[in-house]
Amino acid sequence: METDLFKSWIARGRLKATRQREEILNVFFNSHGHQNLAQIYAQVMKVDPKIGYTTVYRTLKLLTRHGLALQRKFADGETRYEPVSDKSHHDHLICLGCGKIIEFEDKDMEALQEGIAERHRFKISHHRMELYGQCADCRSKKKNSARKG
Amino acid sequence: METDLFKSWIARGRLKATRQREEILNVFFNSHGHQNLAQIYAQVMKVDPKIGYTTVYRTLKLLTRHGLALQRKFADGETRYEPVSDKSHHDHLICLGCGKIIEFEDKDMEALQEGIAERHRFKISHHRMELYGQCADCRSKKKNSARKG
DNA sequence: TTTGAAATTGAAATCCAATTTCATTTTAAG
DNA sequence: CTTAAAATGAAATTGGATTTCAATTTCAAA
Ligand SMILES: [Mn+2]
Ligand SMILES: [Mn+2]
Ligand SMILES: [Zn+2]
Ligand SMILES: [Zn+2]
Repeated sequence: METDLFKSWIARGRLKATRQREEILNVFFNSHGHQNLAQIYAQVMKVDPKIGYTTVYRTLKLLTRHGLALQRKFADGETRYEPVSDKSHHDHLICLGCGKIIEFEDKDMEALQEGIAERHRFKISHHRMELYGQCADCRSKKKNSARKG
Repeated sequence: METDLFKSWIARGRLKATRQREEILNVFFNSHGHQNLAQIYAQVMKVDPKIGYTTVYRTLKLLTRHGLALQRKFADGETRYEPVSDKSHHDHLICLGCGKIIEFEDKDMEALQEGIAERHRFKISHHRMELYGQCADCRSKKKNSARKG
């Protein structure tokens, strides 16, 4: 369990320690990430069916405000959350075939972005970068069905 | 007026030529771009107050389907539309201070994206790339107020 | 330990942009 | 012209996000 994380979050946020918050945090930090609220809520329900959707909603919002969660909105329009761990910033490859989300980081990319911004005398605070297409699995599946068909 | 564009759109889409569609298209292609539906509707109203919001909505959706408009969703969550002209693909710098949207294109960036995708055996169909921060104007304003305060 | 103000919870209500419905009007093919 | 299909627009609906509010819980102070 993420006991330390929970305690430090509660302390730093001057929040009250509740069973609900601890359970939601545990579920969230043990999930795969990139889940929407309904999915997180469903997982929370398994642990404790009495916790309300509203509380999950508010807790994720709090976690986001305090930097422990990131809200992501990819092109499908769904609002997803991912836990923020010690691993650094990353961007995403998103498969339009199977929905798989692959994370990557690329220093050259970030440097290039800074260069572009400078040319426009623009100071970047953050960015969004997503690559949409077909993953390796979906590409080979498509190739096979084309061969058969 | 974009008479030719209108005619070819109607023809290619096997649509019916209506006053509403022509007026909406004209307003849209003479706008600055990156406008939401309410803003486009407001402009259409000035030309012809009888046109319904629903028709503007449906027309923009049609234009999007036919490749004459692009729907953009930046981080503020608003749905915006921009006319697709002959100019090629571009990405955006978005000022968090004043909302200004600057367009840019960068061949190196696109090449780098291809490289990243290849490394993951991923085939890109399109991407989204937005840089958020402060534009030149907002930066100098901030500097001035800091000097005074 | 008891107390009580403030914070939290959760069901229900509200919000609001996106989308659909449907009666009426318009288009364009024949 | 005639007429079926398409388009329009006001109104209704949808669905996720957010707020409300009465009841419950936390926790610091007594
Ligand atoms: Mn991620
Ligand atoms: Mn643009
Ligand atoms: Zn895939
Ligand atoms: Zn600015």
